Order: sequence, then C-alpha cells, then structure tokens
Amino acid sequence: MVSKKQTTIQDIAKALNITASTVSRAMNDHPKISQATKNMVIEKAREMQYQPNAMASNLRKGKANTVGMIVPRINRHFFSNIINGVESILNPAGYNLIICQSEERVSKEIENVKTLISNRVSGILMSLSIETQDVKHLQKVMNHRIPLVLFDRVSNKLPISCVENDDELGAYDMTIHLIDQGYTNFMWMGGPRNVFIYKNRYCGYKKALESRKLKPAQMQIFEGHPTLQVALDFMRNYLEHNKAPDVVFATSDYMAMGAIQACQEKGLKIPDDIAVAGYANEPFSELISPKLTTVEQYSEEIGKAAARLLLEEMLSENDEVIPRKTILRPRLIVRESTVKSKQE
Amino acid sequence: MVSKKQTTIQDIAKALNITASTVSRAMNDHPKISQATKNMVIEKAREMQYQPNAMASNLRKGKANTVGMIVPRINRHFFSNIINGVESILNPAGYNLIICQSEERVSKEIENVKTLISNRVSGILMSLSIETQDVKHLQKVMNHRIPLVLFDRVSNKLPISCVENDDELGAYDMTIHLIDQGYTNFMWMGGPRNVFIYKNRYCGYKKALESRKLKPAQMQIFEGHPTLQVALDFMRNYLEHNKAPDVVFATSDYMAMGAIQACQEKGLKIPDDIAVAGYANEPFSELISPKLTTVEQYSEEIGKAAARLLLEEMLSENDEVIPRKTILRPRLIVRESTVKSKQE
DNA sequence: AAACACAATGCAAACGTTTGCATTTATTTT
DNA sequence: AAAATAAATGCAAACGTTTGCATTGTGTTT
Repeated sequence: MVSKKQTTIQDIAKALNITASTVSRAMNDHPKISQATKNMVIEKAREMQYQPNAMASNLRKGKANTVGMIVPRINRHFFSNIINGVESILNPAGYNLIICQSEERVSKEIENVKTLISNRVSGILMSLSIETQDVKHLQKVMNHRIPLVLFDRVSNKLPISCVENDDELGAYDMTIHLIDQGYTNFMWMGGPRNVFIYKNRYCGYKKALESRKLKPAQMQIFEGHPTLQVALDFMRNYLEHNKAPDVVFATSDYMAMGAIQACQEKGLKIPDDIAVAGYANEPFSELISPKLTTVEQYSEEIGKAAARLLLEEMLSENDEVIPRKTILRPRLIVRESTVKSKQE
Repeated sequence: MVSKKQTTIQDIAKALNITASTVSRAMNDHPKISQATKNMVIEKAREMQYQPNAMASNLRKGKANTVGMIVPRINRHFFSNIINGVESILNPAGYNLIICQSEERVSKEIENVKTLISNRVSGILMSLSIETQDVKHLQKVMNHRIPLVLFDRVSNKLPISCVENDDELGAYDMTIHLIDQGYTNFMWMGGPRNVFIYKNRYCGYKKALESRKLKPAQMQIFEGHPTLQVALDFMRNYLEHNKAPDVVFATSDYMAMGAIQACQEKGLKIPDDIAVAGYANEPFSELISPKLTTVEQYSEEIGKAAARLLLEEMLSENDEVIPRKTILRPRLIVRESTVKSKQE
C-alpha cells in the first residue's frame, strides 16, 4: 500500500539526496544531466510509483498540451469519425484531446468554451451548434489568444481558420445525377436553411436545376429538423393529399429514410415509382433496401485537416495568424434508390 | 485587443485596491464576503475578461473536478450512448469528462491511464480493450486511490465496482423466443468466445436450448470477427454447400445483417424460409427490411449506472470502498425477422 | 465606557513543477 | 601550476489559486 499522499519530485529528491530541479530535469531528459543520475532518478521514480502532476507542470509552463474539441453530439458517425481523424494527427504530435458536447445548444457551447479557456488548452476545434448565431464566445477565445479552428458548421463572422465540405458541390453533383436519370419533378428536404450546410446544399441543388433549365421555384421544398420521424410525418401527410414527386432529394440520410418509409407504406416502389436520395452516407444507407444513393463526406479527413490547421497555428511563432480555409470535395455514391431497373 | 497576458485575480485585486484573497472568495461566493464587494469583483472580472485558471485552482485544491473515461472506440453507438449516460449524471454533479480511446489496444489503454493519473482526475470509468488480460494498470489506479468503475468489458481479477449487462440472460430470452416461434434447427454466430460477452451470450443460448431438451451439440456454430463482411462471406459459402438452418441467432447485429444479405442473395425469404436474430439493437436494425429482432442493451443506462457508482465512491469519506456490481437486464425486441407471417 | 462579538478583509504560505542563473567540481588549455 | 573552459547540479523564484489565521472596523452587550 502506498502512503496517503502522492509521490512528488521532492520526495524522490530527498530519497536520492539531490534537489528537485535535478529530478525534474532528469525526468525530462535534459541534456545537462548525467546519464547516471537520469537512470538513478528514473529507477527511483518507478520504485516510488511517481506520476508527474500535470496540473503543477502545466501551471508552471503556462499551458497544457491539451486541445479542446466541441461537437454538437458524439453519437453521430459523422462527428465521431471526425474525432478519430483529429486524434490521428494530434496524438502523435503529443497532444491530448478533451471532447465536449454542446448537444446542439448554444448555452452548453458557451459553457464548454469557458471550461476550455479555464483549462488553458493549447487550442480549440469546434463545430457550431445548430442554434448558434451570435459568436461572442468565439471572439472571447480569440481574445485569449487561443488558436481556434472551426469545422463543418462554421461561421464567417470572424476571421477564423476552418474546414468545410463543399456542400454546394455535393448537392450539385447529386442533383445533376438525378436529372440525368430522367427525373424532373423534384422534392427537396433539408434542415433549416439558416444553418450553413443546409443552405449550401440547397444552393447547389438550385444551381443544378437552373443549369438544366428546370425551375426550382415550382419544386416542392420541405424544411424541418433533419430526423427520420420529422420526414416520415411530413411525407405521410404529403402523400395523403398530393401526387408524389418523381424524386426526393433529402439532404440528410435520416430524412431520406423517413421519406422511404412513407413511400413504402403507400405502396410506392423505389426507385421505379419514386426515387430517393440522401446525404452523408450514414452506415445504414447501404444496409437498407433499396440501398440509398447518397454523398460521402470523408469525415475522418475533415478531422485530419482541422487538426493540421490547428497544429500549425499552435506551433506558429507569429502572433497574428492569417486564417485559412480547407474545403473538401464530397463524393457522390450512386446506389439502388435512384437508378431505375433496366427493364422499365 | 487584450494585453498579451491573461487576467488573474491579482490584476482584479489591484484594479479594485483589494487583495487577491478577497477576489478569490468573492468569485467563489464565499459567505464572509459582502454582497457589495462580490458585485464589484464580478463586474470587474467581466470587464477584464477574466477566466479562472483551472490549473492553478486544481493544483492548490489537490484535485480537478474531472473524471476520465476510457472506451475502446467512441464511434460505436453502444459506447457513445454510454458516454451520454455518463455525462447526464456527471455534468449536473459538476464534473467534466475527459474521454480517451484505447482503440482496443492494451498499450494505448495503459497510456491513457497514465495521462489520467497525471491529470489527477477525481475518478476513472473504463471499459477494457479486447486485448486486455493483465490488469497491472488498474492496480496502479487503485494504488493512487483514484476511484475506478468498470463497465461492460469488466475484469474480476481485482475488487472493483462494475456495471455489466446480463448477456447470458439476453441470449437466453432470445433463444426461448426463437424456440417458441417453432424453430428447431439453429445456427449460432458470434464473436470470439474468449471475450466475456460472447462467451456469456453463448452460454445463455446453450442453456435455453437445453432447457427445452434441444441438443446444442448438433447445432451449427460459427465464431468469427463480429462484422458484416465476415458473416456474409461465411454464410454465402455455407449456403452453397449446406441446407439452410431454420434460424440464425447472431450475437451481433452486424453479423445478422451479413447473414440476411447472404440469404437474400440466395433467394431465401426472411422469416418465412429462414429467420434471423441479432444482438445490440444497432440503429440500422429497425431500418432494414425485414426489421431485425434483436436485444436492446440500454447503453445509456449502463453509463448512468457506472457514473452513479463512481460518484458515490468519489464522494465517500471512507477510504476503503466495498466494490459493488450493477447488472442490467437487457430487453428482447421482437421484430419482423423472426415472426412468420400469419397466413403461413 | 469597557468588553465583546461579529462581519469583512488582509496576510502569507502552500500546492508541485520548471527554469534562469549561480555554484561547484572536473577537465582542458596555456 | 595557474587559468580558462566545460559539465553537472543547486538555489530560489515563479506560475495563479486557495485557505487558516490574523487583523481591522463596526455594532452590541454589560
């Protein structure tokens, strides 16, 4: 059994009849400490079950080798894959990650920011909550000179480096694919268009239609919380009172799934009676039947890109950093739900 | 623009012509500080963009109000839901969470443990990596008197509180359901049975069969890495050379999905020609067609239970805590994949 | 009016490191 | 052999809080 208190470098110093400075330097492999002393110290440290006190060390050094990351939710594949990407860059570089969830609430997001500033993290990576409009809390991070990089849900109200998907292009590519398949009567479904990503996806969709001389104005548009249930409810009701469109382009796989279920309930065959496309390439999208045409966003790459930008800012000597943008091109994945069987 | 250095309580004290102690007490709402002073301090703090230095505070107090959590991977619904459960208990109690991934490697797990000890977390929650056999690193945590609770992937080599699923019971219930549906010719699929959870699920399956006088010995058993692809490959090959069983009980939804795909390729109707059951209630399991019968594990509850146990240990005055176990009962979810249509 | 209680604040040490500078000891140069 | 250099370690302050105890000032009791 160990004693009540934790071992400190002082204890080790006392035991070896040297000073704490020497112990500290020995543990940190300082060049001016003799190998003999280093060995002695390291052995003693092990013997006494010494674990450095990161709080004391960080305090003295004025910073922790820790990066804070704020995401709306971790139980979304998109975000947890991004986290993996981030770790794959930051861990080898010697940083630990503190992950916070905003739960899509701006109040929690502000809370998280405060915690991270208080912990004097070396940098912050974040994706804004769906509620976030005002960015005072981001300004605060910048005032504290903490490097900050936004990803996916970004803001352009402040000069901050960020990593984005080219959502407009993703939606554009998808729409062109759908038009090429011969569909003309569209329905668009998406999350609220005050959120950048949905706005951009809508723009891409609109541009594609216009480029082929179709009139987006007359197309159906449904905007709502991007979940299965919301889309299902809407679509059930819609099909009750209206003629089905040729194709539903849902800018969320969950909404696409809702639409599919509503259609199947009505006895509509997909894709022969109605086609459905999604967005995000959620894991289930290739497990369902018909397999869902969607857009892959390379989430892990987003994390890597964001981590690289942050790393550069953290290591930069320069006080004033020029914000940079990384824009990733998504990839269209064509599956069964939008390609009519040959015999038709 | 702010000055290069961060504001400290000293700066606030100087600005108000009082001492740092008073500022500290005012910020922490100490009863002996007058309301007037508190207001003054708080106002000044806001004005000067003060953010408390958690490192200094933690160092002085000897502990951080932080809990460390180690999971094999965060991009599994099972684990990310557990994390949500943990946060729902720990955040209101005033704790922050540091989440670490072991990536199923014992070496990373040991690394993580060291980091958490160094950061003097108030407690650790962990689920062991699939590799972990030796538990010296857990002993180390205990030596440092850091409260520790294991969940899901536990070890009984040390006296540690833990939260487990009753996997045996879950599999038992499922098997009984399948027998009741009239299936007799079984195939069992699962992960490696040296892993506790798969072993237990197998035991439950076996016990159920025996209780109904069926001979498990003659049933088909496939043991492999619990992924869709592995199960798909196996099943394709199996159906090529053998008569299909009545029912496949896969103790992983992904394996079940692989089996389903192989069957559908062969033109077998589910559940009429062959039934398939899974385990874990992955999100996709109710999105596919037919909807998959499976077992819900209440992952969020696991997190809550673990957090509650930890909280008690952290708050306990008592130095020696008696380890406690919470065992959660999973719930059978009967869906389409195992229930024959009425007209048959 | 002296003695007391009480509220509010100040003083100073402590938490465990790190690090610039000073000191000691050993080695090399003149 | 004295002086200069190099190598290894020690000294002490600092990081920004918190907190037990001491001090001050104000109002209350005898």
